Amino acid sequence: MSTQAEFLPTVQALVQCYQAFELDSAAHIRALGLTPPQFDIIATLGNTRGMTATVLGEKTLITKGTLTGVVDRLVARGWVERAAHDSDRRCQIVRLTPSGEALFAQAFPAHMAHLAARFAGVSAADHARWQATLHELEQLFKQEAA
Amino acid sequence: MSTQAEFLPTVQALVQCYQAFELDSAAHIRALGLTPPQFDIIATLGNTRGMTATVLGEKTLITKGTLTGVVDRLVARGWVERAAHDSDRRCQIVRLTPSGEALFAQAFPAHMAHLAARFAGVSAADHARWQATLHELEQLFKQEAA
DNA sequence: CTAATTTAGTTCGAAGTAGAACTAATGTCA
DNA sequence: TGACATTAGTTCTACTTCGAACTAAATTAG
Repeated sequence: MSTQAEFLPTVQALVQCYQAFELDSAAHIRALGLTPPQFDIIATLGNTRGMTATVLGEKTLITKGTLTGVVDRLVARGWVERAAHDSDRRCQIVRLTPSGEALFAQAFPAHMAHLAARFAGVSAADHARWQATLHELEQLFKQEAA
Repeated sequence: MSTQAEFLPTVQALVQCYQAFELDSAAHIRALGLTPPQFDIIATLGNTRGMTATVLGEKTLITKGTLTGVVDRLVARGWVERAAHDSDRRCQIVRLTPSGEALFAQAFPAHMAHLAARFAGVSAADHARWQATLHELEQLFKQEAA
């Protein structure tokens, strides 16, 4: 290691940036009556005919143990239902109920509008630069362990 | 709102980047026998003579309700202790015990080395660029609500 | 076709999380 | 001084989280 951890400010900047986003986004989602993972699932299931729990977990980055509980609560609220898979009896299709579709139609645009306000006036070039930077940084953490 | 949410890829890139970091970092911290918030607190208290719970919460971005429980568990393991404040009886000073100091002296450099390996070969210019970008992005989420 | 392996989901335990309500101590100000 | 507001921490509830152990249903191998 060279002098003093010069990577620390970078790590701190990443954590602070993410937490600022999360704080802002989560507060708005809670105001809609949902938790962030619940919104994530509603948003992922919206405009689809449902998907298996495994696929849903991959898309939302929620591990399967956690997913069971989150989906349970969405089912209890009547927004989501579990259906049998045609050919594989291990699988379940998770999908929105009509009530869930209605929630999606209301909450998803509302949250998009909230985020859009944060990005008002940002140029496409800025977006491209930010995305490139973030992908670059992301790769560092996906290296093989020594 | 213009065409189609052009900010979504930016948000996704941020979330994915942070999650990649968190996954990598948390796995290493757990291998040291700590949870991420526990490590955060040990690292924050290291090389200090302790601080009030409020300050500790501000530095670690852990809310006070959560902090009580995390500190409880660190106290139970003998790494941290609560001491009375000199002049304000509402406050408590949270600080490392000798056992906690020993843990800090071992775990903190170990985790720094883990992170340093991820950033091996990164130039100072890259760090500067990343930090600037992240701070720029962070500001977007700290705007006043309309 | 059985035996071993893999895959899908659930269950369990320990922990962290936010937010709200609460207690105790301190500060303000009229 | 006494009412009011603020601040520090704890407690409570509901929820999320991971990882590991577990059950059931495919799939693969021999």
